[in-house]
Amino acid sequence: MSTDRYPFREIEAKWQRIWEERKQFQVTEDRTRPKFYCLEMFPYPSGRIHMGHVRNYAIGDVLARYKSMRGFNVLHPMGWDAFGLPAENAAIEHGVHPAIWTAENIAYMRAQLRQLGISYDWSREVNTSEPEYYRWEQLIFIKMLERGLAYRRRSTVNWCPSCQTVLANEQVEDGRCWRCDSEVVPRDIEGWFFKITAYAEELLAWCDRLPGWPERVMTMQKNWIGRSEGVEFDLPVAGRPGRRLRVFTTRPDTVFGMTYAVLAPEHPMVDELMADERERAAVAAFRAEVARQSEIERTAADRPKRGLRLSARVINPFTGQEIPLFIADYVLMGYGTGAIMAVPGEDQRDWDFARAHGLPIVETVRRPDGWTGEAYTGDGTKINSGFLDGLTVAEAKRKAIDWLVERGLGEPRVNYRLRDWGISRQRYWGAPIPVLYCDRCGMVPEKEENLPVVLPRDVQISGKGGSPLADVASFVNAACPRCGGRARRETDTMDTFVESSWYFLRYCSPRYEGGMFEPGAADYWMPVDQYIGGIEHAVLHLLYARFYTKVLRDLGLTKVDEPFVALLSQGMVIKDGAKMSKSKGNVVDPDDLIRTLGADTARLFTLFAAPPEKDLDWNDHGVEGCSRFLNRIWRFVVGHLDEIRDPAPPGLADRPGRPGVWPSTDPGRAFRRTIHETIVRVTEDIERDFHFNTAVSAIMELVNATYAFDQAAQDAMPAEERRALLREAIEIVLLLLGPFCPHITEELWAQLGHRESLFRQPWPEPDPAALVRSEITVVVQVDGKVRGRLTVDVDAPEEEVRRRALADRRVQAWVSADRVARVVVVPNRLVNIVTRR
RNA sequence: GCGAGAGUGGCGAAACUGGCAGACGCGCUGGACUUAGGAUCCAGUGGGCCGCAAGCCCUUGGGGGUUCGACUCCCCCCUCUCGCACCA
Repeated sequence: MSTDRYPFREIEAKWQRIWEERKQFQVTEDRTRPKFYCLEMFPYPSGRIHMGHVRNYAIGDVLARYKSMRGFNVLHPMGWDAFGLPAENAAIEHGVHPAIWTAENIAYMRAQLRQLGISYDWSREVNTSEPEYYRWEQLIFIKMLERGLAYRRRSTVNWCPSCQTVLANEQVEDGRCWRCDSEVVPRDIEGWFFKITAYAEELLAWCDRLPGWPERVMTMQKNWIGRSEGVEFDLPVAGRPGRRLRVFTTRPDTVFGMTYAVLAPEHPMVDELMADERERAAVAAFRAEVARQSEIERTAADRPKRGLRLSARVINPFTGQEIPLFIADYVLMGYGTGAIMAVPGEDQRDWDFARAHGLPIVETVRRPDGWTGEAYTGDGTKINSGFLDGLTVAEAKRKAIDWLVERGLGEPRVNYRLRDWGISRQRYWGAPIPVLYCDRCGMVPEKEENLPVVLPRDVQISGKGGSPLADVASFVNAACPRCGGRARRETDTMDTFVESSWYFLRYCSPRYEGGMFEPGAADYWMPVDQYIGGIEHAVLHLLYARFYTKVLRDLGLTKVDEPFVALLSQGMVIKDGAKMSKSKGNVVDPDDLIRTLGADTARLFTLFAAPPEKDLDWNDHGVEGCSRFLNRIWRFVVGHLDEIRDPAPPGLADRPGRPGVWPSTDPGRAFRRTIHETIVRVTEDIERDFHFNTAVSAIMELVNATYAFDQAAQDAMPAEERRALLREAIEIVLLLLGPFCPHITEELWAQLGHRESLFRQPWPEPDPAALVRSEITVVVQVDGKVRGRLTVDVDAPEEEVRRRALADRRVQAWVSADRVARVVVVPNRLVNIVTRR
């Protein structure tokens, strides 16, 4: 460990205090300035922040401070996604109430974020577990209920035995719980759903209208929504007039290849088709066998497809032929109609099943490469397909659909993979669902004037089965809002993803009591201009927030169609090749880092080591290097204060970046060009791709150049010129580095004699005069290999550059005049002499 | 299997629309200042031939191609990461 560090501890504490006293980052709607809403995903108050948070918030803070210096009115809020399971688990393990545990964690983490010096408007802090917050989502729930966007039904859900609660499809990863990694089991249960499927089409359509989102995330969302276009039609059951089996297919062109049909084992029609008790028993056994498989076994890669042939047969309406009917585990009740026509020739799953059960395979698309050992799913000419023969796949699809529609046998249909969002959780620490069940009236929503339905404080949390709220008599027993009779409150709480689906709107007017948010404030600030967070929310949170925003729009509450204009998906922080985790023992604690090297160093490293969207490889030596760099700036400025402190040397302009002294010497002009080129580079790096790593390296280069200039300039120019340029260089370094390392730069800015905060300064503009070059180095290649360099006037005539290149001594060693085939001149860049070989 | 992204020194990484590959930082080597240096400053640092230097050759996962010129564009292959995973 090095000694001799700049006093980061004092200056970081000092400026955090001053910024807070000045309320420097508090903002209000100001219609005279363009707004910029910069948002990082708010954290769950788990206890302490980790390096991923540091990175996330450092990235956001660079942008917020930069945009502010650029003249934007920047909203940069922070809050807490405070409901959730860990609080309840802490209650079970340590007997501490979730509310207390959460409040303590928030207090600690808030202090940590303050120590990082992030420019939040803390006056807008939001805590989703407070009734003032969740009451509005209860109100919206009731409005969604009125519109059929919230509904209750019994269904087979994903049940996490460890969390003792239901999970949405989006919360199941690889058959396991997204939070605790336990294996998820199916369970039949009554619960509340949000009708996200009603917005499937719009959510999908907007995926192509959000250019500020990463392609990757949009692809994941599109796949998740999973639109597929096809046709639904009936297969008559043989020998049972009037009985029909409805199937869905995206390949109506292949109907002539249908050699059997399959029902999902749970399909309700199966029971009606039983011939006798023997078959009934066989079906029951098959169903039991399927049910015994876990989700994981069921989705394993090359699992054989199992099925049972039924005695009933169905008729292919196109051919009039009877074909066998099966139940099989590879057909899912939850998609389409839960029944399919099987076309083994053009579908690999059907192919596998047909092979295993000795069923015929018909080729209905001519295969370009002949009969391979698998299904063919490509395009081609229809064969063996009656009136479709000779058509392309697309033409045949259309014609087959027309044929079905004309006869009233089926109709076109779009299906989505997306399912409605199950929001009921059998947990305590969440927002109560504001409905009651009355003995007389049935399900009744709570009256709006009775909101919020406050989560009771006095609850026994055992972690054993069912909703803890069910045991709280004072909560459960209530009067029916409609008839005043005896009623029981809903004891499930809402999925915590509901709270995070609108918190960005609440930030616009966090203390507003007249509604979810104040319309004027939301109209001013929304949408979020830049959202920043981890890729793990690519589908979950980001899809829910998009959906919820559209619901609020349709309720007339907001005007925006989409909540987030642009999204930056930041990479993970890894160390020794693995994600930081306690179990791997590779965790770097932000507290330790802040204590030993300071917040500015911690921030700088997370910004410098990799571009934001890539994973960041933690390296203790690299952190040291960042600390060294800041020390280097500190030493230089403090060491030169006598020369460059205010009052400014005569002739120096007040505004940084404005020419004060015109350098009279070549080294002076060259250095000034370096200064202003750095402004250009840093600005472009921030604007273009948030490539903060290269922005930082450009600033490092300027600091290195300043050190070199300081030495070289001792005797090379008038002292005034040297001092003026040093002052200009340092001011530019501080201004450019400010958003990255706000404390040290603010302190040195003040030490230079400035009264006003660095973060009230405009972002420096490059001086065009300083950027002018008279000469430029041009590379000379022979046959594409660099053989020399030439210093020429900028925009020198091509002919002259060509002549001088050919005349170059080194070049001549490689080429004689008679062998030159061609000379390529790229102005101000290079000359390539191509020889006859 | 399908979809998306990536492969560059000892390491993290640069290289905008094809135009000096390896900026910046780490690490390493040498020097200066020092009682000392794990502080600081200065210099060097892709590999090879070579005592040094000049100079030359090679080098962006592999193989082909387009081009005066390819990390960048096209085709084939390999490896890795992430997402989806029987969605009909």
